[in-house]
Amino acid sequence: MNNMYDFKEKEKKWQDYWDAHETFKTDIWDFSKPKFYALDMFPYPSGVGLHAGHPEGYTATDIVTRMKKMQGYNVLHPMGWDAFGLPAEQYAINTGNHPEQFTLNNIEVFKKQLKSLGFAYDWNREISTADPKFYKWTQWIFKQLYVDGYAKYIDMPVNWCEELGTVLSNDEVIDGKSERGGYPVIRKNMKQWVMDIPAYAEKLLSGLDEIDWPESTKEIQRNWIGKSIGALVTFQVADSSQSFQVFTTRCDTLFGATYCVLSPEHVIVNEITTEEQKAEVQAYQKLCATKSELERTELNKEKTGVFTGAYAINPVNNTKIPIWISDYVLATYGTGAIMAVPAHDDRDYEFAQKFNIPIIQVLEETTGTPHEDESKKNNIVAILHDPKTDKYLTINWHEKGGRLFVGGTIQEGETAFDCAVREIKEETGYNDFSMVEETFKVQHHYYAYNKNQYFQIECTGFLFELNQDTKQDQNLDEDEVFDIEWVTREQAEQEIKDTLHLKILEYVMHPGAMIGDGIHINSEFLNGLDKEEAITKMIAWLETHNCGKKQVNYRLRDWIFARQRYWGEPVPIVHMEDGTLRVLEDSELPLILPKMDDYKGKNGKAPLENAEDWKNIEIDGIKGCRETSTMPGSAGSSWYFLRYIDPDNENAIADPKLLEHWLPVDLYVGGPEHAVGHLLYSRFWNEYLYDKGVVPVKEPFQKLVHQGMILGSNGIKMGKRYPEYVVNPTDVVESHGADALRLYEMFMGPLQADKPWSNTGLDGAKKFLDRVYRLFEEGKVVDEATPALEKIYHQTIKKVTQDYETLNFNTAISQMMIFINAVYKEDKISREYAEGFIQVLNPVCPHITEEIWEVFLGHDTSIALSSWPTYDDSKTLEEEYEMIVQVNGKVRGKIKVSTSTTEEEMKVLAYEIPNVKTYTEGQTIVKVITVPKKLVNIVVK
RNA sequence: GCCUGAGUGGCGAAAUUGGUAGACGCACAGGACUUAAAAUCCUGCGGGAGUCAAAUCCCGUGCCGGUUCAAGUCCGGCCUUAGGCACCA
Repeated sequence: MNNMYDFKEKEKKWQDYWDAHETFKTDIWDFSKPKFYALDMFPYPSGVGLHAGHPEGYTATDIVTRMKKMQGYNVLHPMGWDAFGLPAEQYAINTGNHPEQFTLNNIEVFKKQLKSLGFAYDWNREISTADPKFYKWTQWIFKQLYVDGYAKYIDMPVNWCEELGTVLSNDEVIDGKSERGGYPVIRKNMKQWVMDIPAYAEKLLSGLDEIDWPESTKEIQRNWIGKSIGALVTFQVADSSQSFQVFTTRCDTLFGATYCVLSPEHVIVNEITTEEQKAEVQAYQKLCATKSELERTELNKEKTGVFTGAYAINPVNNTKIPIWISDYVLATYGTGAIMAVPAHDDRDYEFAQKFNIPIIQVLEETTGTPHEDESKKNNIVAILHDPKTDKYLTINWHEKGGRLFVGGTIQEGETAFDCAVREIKEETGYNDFSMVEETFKVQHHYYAYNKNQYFQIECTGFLFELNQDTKQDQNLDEDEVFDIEWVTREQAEQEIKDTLHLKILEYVMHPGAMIGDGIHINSEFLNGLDKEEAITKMIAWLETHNCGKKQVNYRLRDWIFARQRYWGEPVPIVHMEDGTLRVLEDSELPLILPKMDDYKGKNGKAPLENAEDWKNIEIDGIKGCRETSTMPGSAGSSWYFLRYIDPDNENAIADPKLLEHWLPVDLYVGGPEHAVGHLLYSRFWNEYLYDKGVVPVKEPFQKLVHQGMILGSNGIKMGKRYPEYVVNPTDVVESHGADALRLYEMFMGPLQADKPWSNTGLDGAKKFLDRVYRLFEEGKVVDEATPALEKIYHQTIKKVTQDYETLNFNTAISQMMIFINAVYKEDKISREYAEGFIQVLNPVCPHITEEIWEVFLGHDTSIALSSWPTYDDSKTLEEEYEMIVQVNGKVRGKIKVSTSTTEEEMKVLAYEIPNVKTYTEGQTIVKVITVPKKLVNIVVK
C-alpha cells in the first residue's frame, strides 16, 4: 500500500525508454504488413504551448495506432509543425520576438509537452513547414502550378487588412473582419498571386462522395464550392452596339424580367451611362468602392442603386427594360450582371418596390386538383381587416362550405379590384374601407356541387382595412345564407379549410416575391409549364436564337495565394525588367527566406521589399526583382502529409513507391474549424498532383473525424475571457499524470462532442488507474485459471477492440471499468486475463501498462511489441437472460430463462408470473408477441 | 432567412435492426476499516405514491400530434441551442 505507483518517475522512465529504443520508429520500406497511416492536424507552435484540446485528438489517433501496431499493422503516425504563417508572425510581433527564433523555441516546448503525454510518434519523421528542406518542395509544387497555369498573377479585388498589412483569403475573413485578430477588412484592387481552385470545383465537389467524412463538413465544402446550374443570357443595350451577359438559375422567368442590374464595377457601366445620369452613377460607384466588407454586409438591409439611363432589350419579347447599377449584384459572381424578376425573387422584389419598377407575375401557384372539362373564370378573394380589434371578416357558410373570406366572380367589364369592393359591400354591407394590398394570382381547381361543374379559376387576393364600421343593406341572392363573423388571425388559420383562401391569407400575411414552383403565365411559349419544364424549354429557345446557353457557375473563388508578410515561403518568381515573369529553375530551389532583423515591413510594403540584396538579381544580363510577397500559411499545410512519408528525400516530394504504398491517410483527426481552408486546399493540391501523376490517390484523407472542443468547467470555451477556467495539460500531467489525462479525456464523452472539463472527473480517472495498479500490487494475479471471469473477459476484449476501431473510446473505457469491478468482486484474476486486460488498456494509458507489463507480468520487451489479445466469440455469449414480460406494452414481470428457451416455452413461462396473471386474468388475449432472447408482450382487451 | 448537428437524472453520459430508459463515471448518502481523518473496500442512488421493509402502481428521454403490440429510436409540425452560409442571381 505504501509503494503507490509513482507516475511522475514511471512516465518519464517509459518515455525515455521509447525514445532510446525507437519503439515507434516506422520501417517505411517494409511493405510485408498491411499499412495504417494515422494523421493529426499538426499544431502551429504558438508560444502559449499546448491547450487542453490538443491531447484529445492526439490521444484518439494514438490509441488507434498503438492498437493497429499490436494487431500487426505497419503504422505511420508522424508529427510536425505548421510553423510559417500569420499566426506565428503575429505572435512573434506581439511578444517582441523574431519569428524564426521564436518558432524554433516554441517547437522545442511543444515537442517536450507532446513527449510528456506519451504519444507514439515516430520523431524521425518530424517536419517543419519553415524548414528549407521542406519548403523547397512547397516552392516546387507552386512552380508546377505556375507552369500549368493554375498559379496566376492577376489584378483583382482582394480582402485587404490594413492592421495586418496584407491581403487575406476568403476563408481568413469572417464577418468582414480578419480571422486572426479581428481587424477590419476592405476591398481593394491589387495585382495578386492567386490559385485557380475554381478550375477544380467540379472534382472537389464530386470527390466528396467518395470519402468517409462527417456529413456536416462535406456540406460546408459543398456550400463553399456553391455549384449552381443555370443559363447565360445575352442582353443587347438599346440604341447601342453594346451587350452584356447575365447568369440566371431561373431563365424560365425571363418574361417577368422588368429591369437589369449591373454591379457598380461592371466594365460597360461607363460606356452605357447617359449624360444625365453620369454624375449620379459615378458618385454611387465611388461610394461602393470605399465601403469595407463589413459595411457591405451590414448595410444589406436597405437596397441602394442608381439608374444608368440606358435600356436593355429583353431577348424573348424585345421589350425595353431599364438598366440599373447596385451593389446587391456582386462583381465577382457570375457575370457581375443580372436580369431582375421582381415577382419571383426577393431581392429584386425589394429593389423594385423601393424604386417603383413594374412587377410582372409569370408564375402562378396552384391549389386544388385539376380535372378534365373545367370551366374557366376569374375570381377574387377579399380579406377585410379591422385594425381596431385586429380581427378579420369571415363568412360562415356552416355546412354549406364552412368558414371563408369574401369571394366572388369577376363580371364582364369589371376589374378585379372593383369586383372585390362590390362583393364586400353586397355580401357584408360594410362600405368604408381601403385597399392595403393586392396579391399575386393563384390558379385554383374545384368542383361546384350546386352547379355540378368543375372550375379552373384564376384568383386575385386583396387585403382591405376597415375605416369605419358603417354598413349598408346587403344585396344577397336567395341561396346565400350565412353568418358574418369577425375572427382573429389564429382562428382564421385554424378554421378555414379551403386551400385557395388559406393561400391568399398566406400571401397577405407574408408579402413579397413568389418564390415557389407553379404554372407559367404571361410567358408565351412557356405558358402552362412548370418550373423544370420551362427551364429546359427556355434554354433550348435561347440556344436556337443564339442569345444564351446553359451554364454552370461556382461560388468558389480564386485562392489568394500571397501575403505581404515576412514569415512565409518565398515565391520562386522573378519579375524581370522587361515585364516578363521568370520562374526559378529546380536547381535554384529552395529559395531561402533572407534573414532580416526588421521583418515588420513599412508603409504598407511587403517586408521583403527592404531585403535589397536578396530582392535584386540579374538573370542572363537582364535585371529583375524577386517576388516579395510570401505564400500563405495554408501553403505548407496543403501537402505536409505527403512529406511525412519520405521527409529527407532530396530528389522528390517523396519516393513514388512509398506514396503508392502509404496513401491515402487512413485516419485524419482534427478540429472542424479547417473545413473550408486547409481541408479544401489540401484536397485541391492533392487532386492536382494526382492529375500530374505525382500522387497515386485522388482523395488524400480517406476518413476524417473532428474532435469536439474541451470546454471550461463553466461550459464555456476556454480562453482569455475566463482565464480561471483554462486547463493547462502540462499542469494536469504534473498533478495526475499523462495516463490519467489521456484516460479522462477519452472517457469524458464521444470524441466528436464538445465536453466541459471536470476536475473531479479527472480524479475519477486517476482513481481507476490506482485501482488497476492495486490489483497487481496486492497480488491478486494468480497462476490458476479464473473461469468466473471468462465471459466478461472475452466480452471486454471484444467490446474494447471494436470500440477503438470505431473511435468510441468512452464506451471502451466503461467496459474496462466493468471488467475491473468484476475482478474485484472475484478477488483474483488469472495471469492470462490480466495480461490481456493490460494490453487493451495500453493504447489509452501506455505508461502504467508498460510498467505493469514489466514489473508484475515479467516481460522484458515493450508491451507495444506484443500481439493484440484475441477473444472467442462463443465465450462472450450469455447462457441465461432476463426475459421481459409485458402486458399491453407495459413491463409486468421479469424472469431469468435460458437462452435456448423456445418462443412457445417463453409464452408458457410468461403466463405463470403472478403479476402477469393479475393483468391477464379475465381479459381476452388479442395476441402475443415474442421476441427471442428479449421479451414477451401479451396484448389483452 | 437557408443548410448541418444536438436536446436523456444533481452532473459527464450509455442504449444493435423500434424491444427492460439511465450502463460506466462524478457528486451525494449509508456502512466497514481507523483513536480520528484521508485513502480504500462494500451498499444505495430519476421523480412520485405505497410499505417496518418489500411487493406493486403512476409519471418520466425539449414541446405537440401520429404510426406501432411496443417509440429516446420512425413520421409530421414546432421550440431551444451550437456550427456553417448569408444580397451567390
